[in-house]
Amino acid sequence: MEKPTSAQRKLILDGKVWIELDDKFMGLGRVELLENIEATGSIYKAAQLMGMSYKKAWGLVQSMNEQSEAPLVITQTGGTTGGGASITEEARYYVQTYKDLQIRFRAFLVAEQDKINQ
Amino acid sequence: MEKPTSAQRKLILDGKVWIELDDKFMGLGRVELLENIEATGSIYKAAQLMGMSYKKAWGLVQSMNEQSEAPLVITQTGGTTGGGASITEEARYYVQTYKDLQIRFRAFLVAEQDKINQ
DNA sequence: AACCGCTATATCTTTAAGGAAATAACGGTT
DNA sequence: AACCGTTATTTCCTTAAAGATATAGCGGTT
Repeated sequence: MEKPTSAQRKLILDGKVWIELDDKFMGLGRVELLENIEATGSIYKAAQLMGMSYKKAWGLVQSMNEQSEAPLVITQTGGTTGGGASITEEARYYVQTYKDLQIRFRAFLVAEQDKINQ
Repeated sequence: MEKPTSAQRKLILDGKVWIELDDKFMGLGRVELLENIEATGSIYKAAQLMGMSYKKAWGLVQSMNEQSEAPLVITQTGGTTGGGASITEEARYYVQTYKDLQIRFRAFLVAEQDKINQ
């Protein structure tokens, strides 16, 4: 099929991938939240870092902990620091698995985009 | 990294890809709508076929015609049949391009899923 | 006991999206 | 001119999602 005139503008490909567990999923947003919780030691600080409301971040954590048999985020309230959060080995496994997937997906998109704009 | 116990449940991968034109995009839904308009000769019948409201289908057509320099759908009002719609060569190009992409994307997901659940 | 910072949660408001329904316009046929 | 089926468009209602705000609880430190 011939490429029509106005399709000669460079086409950009984009997309998303996610891991499904039951009917819910883990995508880039949740993975980045997990990484930021790990980096900051707190849901609160991770949310701030991402420009996300604490409520939304907390909701995502609840959702993730519910959908996985083992919790992904361990929280602690009170104490000198006021509390905090850390992520489990299971969470680290998902983060790494997703990041590997994401890298290959990005490569796939670049290759496909080159094909289309050949 | 070792696979945690509860991650031994089979993980399902899924995702979406789309073609971007300016800030908008053409994804699977729009492509299927174009195909159904071509098949039925009408936005109305295509919407019915897809369980989509005519308003939504019409809005998608408007959006697609605006985002592309050349229109993707040609409509005609009145006449014996009451009117109808057809798709342009440009639309056919996008449909085919996207379908090819979609096939390779599905293959990518299957391959990645096998890796994860090795 | 007061303080601190973070987790936990409820409530209210705003915004976005979608569906339903109604109506006009169109142009060929009768 | 009336009829028909489709396109074109508006209005209203419902629902879902997001954001803002407020408040309680926790447990170490002081």
